[in-house]
Amino acid sequence: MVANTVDVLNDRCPSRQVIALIADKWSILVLYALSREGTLRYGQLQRTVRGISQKMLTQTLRELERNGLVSRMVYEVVPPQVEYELTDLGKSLRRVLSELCGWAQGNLEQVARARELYDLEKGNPT
Amino acid sequence: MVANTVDVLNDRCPSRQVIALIADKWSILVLYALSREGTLRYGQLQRTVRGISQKMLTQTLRELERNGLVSRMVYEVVPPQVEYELTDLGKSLRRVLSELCGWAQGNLEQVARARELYDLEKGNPT
DNA sequence: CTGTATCCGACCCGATACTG
DNA sequence: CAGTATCGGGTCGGATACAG
Repeated sequence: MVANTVDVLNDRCPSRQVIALIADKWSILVLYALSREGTLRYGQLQRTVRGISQKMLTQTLRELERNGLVSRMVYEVVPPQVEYELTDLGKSLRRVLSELCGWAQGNLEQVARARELYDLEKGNPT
Repeated sequence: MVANTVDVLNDRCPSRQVIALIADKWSILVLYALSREGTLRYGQLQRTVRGISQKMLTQTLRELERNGLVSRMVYEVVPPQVEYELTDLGKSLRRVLSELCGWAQGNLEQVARARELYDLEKGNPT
């Protein structure tokens, strides 16, 4: 059989779209927040993911919901209440998420030092 | 002691910059390619990461080099030869990289199905 | 409270042409 | 071969105003 190889390095492979979905700053932070905190309301999410604008939060949540990573539950009350949480599919990403964010937190100093060194050498050498 | 908490969800934490560096489609694919293939020349990289433009490849490599994830070795020959590979810091990302890309490859169908369903329900319901 | 709609500047990114 | 320089359309993303 002619197995059409699944590979993110192949630009015709659908997995590329999945990478594009996850390989996004706001997506990762929103997923990570839901991964850590469990169920969160819209306002809680905005306060948890510091610095995200209303527009980007809504846009990111819609895209994650559309791709099956996040579920959205609307409670018909007043004032409106909407809860977001990871779907089972989204939960299967937890491991990756915590490792990725953990790496970022654990290596921020190494990265900062490398950047300073690079900028010092290649920056304007007056 | 007043430990200034390291947290990617805090927009004032430097780890945010690290997330922004990695949480990028091309960065992840270039890092993954180097992670899988080891040392690669510029042209090899461009053929490996299918669909990346010259501009984005160069730009991505510079940024990764600047932040200490990738090393660049120039051989003074003609025609020019430049080799890229992961630094030790970059290699410590391999685990995350392979898990992330593996997830994308392993769940592309689930994601595709979720998206089709969503678009069917919320799309234009003629 | 949880959104949607619009404006608009900034930046991304591919295409193309050119260089050592 | 391995880039750099430039152009220009497209998209991102914040700010603001408004709605159910």
